[in-house]
Amino acid sequence: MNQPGESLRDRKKRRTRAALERATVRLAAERGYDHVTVEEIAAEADVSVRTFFNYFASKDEALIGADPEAGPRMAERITSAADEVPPFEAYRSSVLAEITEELNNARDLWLLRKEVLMQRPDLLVRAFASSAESEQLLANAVAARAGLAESDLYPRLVVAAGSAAFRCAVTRWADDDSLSLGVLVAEAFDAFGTGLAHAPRR
Amino acid sequence: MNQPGESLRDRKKRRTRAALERATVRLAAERGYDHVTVEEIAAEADVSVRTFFNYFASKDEALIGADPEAGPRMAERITSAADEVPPFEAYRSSVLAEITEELNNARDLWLLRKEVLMQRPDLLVRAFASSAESEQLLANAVAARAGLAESDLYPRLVVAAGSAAFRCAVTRWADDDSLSLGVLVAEAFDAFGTGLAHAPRR
DNA sequence: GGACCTTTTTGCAGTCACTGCAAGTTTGCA
DNA sequence: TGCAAACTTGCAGTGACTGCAAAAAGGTCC
Repeated sequence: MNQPGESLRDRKKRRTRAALERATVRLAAERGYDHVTVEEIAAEADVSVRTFFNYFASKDEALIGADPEAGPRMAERITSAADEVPPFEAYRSSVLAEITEELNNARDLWLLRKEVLMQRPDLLVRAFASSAESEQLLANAVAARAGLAESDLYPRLVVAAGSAAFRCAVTRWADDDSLSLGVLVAEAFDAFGTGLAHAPRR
Repeated sequence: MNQPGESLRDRKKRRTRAALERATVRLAAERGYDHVTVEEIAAEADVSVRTFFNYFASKDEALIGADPEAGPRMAERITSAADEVPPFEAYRSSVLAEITEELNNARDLWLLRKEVLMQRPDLLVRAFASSAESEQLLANAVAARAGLAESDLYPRLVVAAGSAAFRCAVTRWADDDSLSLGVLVAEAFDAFGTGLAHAPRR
């Protein structure tokens, strides 16, 4: 008896994951990332500590709430873009799509994360460590589209630029949120696209 | 009675640090990063575990052997470059100088690190987390040179591009070391300089 | 060489993230 | 209802990392 979309089990899992993510972000914003133990987070979300680690490989991961399906989803978008779209543009728009969707669904969480990341910018860098695997996936998709070998430097650079764009946009946004995060990410992407050799004039 | 350069104490410290770094890299290459405990590393270097943590904030840091003075040194090089050098170029050459020097002094260590990083690419990403502080320093130097506010996006992007260039070059080099690491880093920098919008043809 | 101060090393006790394993519980399905 | 697969949980254990206070050097002055 299975709705094509979601079984009871699936719904419960999604809710538990979301609860853990929320609890992590909320508590970390409230009293500082390392004054919160996984034990407290689990209690807040009403599950055991062991269950926390069934959902997230680390406390860091829970703070960022990296969606395990985001990687594959973006890779899919890249490979299925229209033929005439150049590889960088395909990558760029697949990342932007993912991010705007994320921001629409969880803007409140990002506002809290901002508080945490302002205190501990290194956490944002660490967050990307866990996505090293997805990066490989995306790089391969970009390589295929560009007609380059998977070992080529270019696809790696494109993907790394994406991480960097997001990372810089977030830190900039944490400093001063007069511009929306989405806009900042787009701007960062453009800069990587056209090259950093010439500094902008303001 | 102090040679202007180095006292006995200073020499001992440098030697201990180097021994810990070497021990970490050697053992990790030999039997896998997480089959080596800090206890074993400390024993190999003939110091106590507590002393290990007086030198390095984490096992990760010891593996990469991040020089705490590298950040300031590069920042200094950036600000003291000739006036007509554009900011990106100043940054680029200060990073390349640092890297080539490092590679000349410790080529053997990098060959061992390669082994470790091939198994665990995420360690390279994590390594940059600890340098979040230096990044700020460098970004400010670039901002000053570009005549931009410290809050501007551009300097952050330049610095992040540097990390990304290094990171991609290392992973590429680990896959296939027919090109030297120094050359790969330079190539990656160039790509960021001229922009990623157009994929290269090979 | 010895007294005295500063820096470094060390041991120890403690916290906490994270893991494997072996039940126990819940859900999906016939 | 009954069985199998998927989840949750507790438990015991490992190992990274920290603060503290005492021991060991190193540096300096006489």
